[in-house]
Amino acid sequence: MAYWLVKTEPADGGLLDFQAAGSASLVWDGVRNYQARNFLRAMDLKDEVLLYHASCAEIGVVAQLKVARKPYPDPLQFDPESPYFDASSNQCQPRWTAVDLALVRAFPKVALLTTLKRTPAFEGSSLTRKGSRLSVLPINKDQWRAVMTLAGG
DNA sequence: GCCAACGTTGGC
DNA sequence: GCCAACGTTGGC
Repeated sequence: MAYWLVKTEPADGGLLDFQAAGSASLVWDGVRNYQARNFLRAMDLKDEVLLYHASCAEIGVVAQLKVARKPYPDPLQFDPESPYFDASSNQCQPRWTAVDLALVRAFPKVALLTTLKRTPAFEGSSLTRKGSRLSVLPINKDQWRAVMTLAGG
């Protein structure tokens, strides 16, 4: 079993979107970075996922998610109308990957980035490193526990 | 709005 | 294959 963290802006696949979906899952698509894609491809149904809000007033981890569907080809790469369309991808060997994620629970508190930066478990993590643009990343058990504590979960 | 970080692109 | 230019991410 592995732990992951996925980043988003609150208005685009944020906590409100998951709460609106209820027990239904949301498609986590549009990832167009090879390192992040490789992490997506490594996701499994048993894995645990943290939801992170970026570029907003309260930057940090807001909820726990689960993997509702194993990695599959991101449909948007084949959609010419989509900004995520990739003309150089093809059906036989799709370049980009999506998963479906569903809300497990919103945390009582936001585990703020400012706090995580002072948390030893996150020292050297690409989450807290300045300028990191990685939007899907693995989390170790210590980091998971630290988030649980800070989030009041 | 600014700007640092950094991935990607394209000329050579 | 190098590297400058460019675009995007994301904290502040």
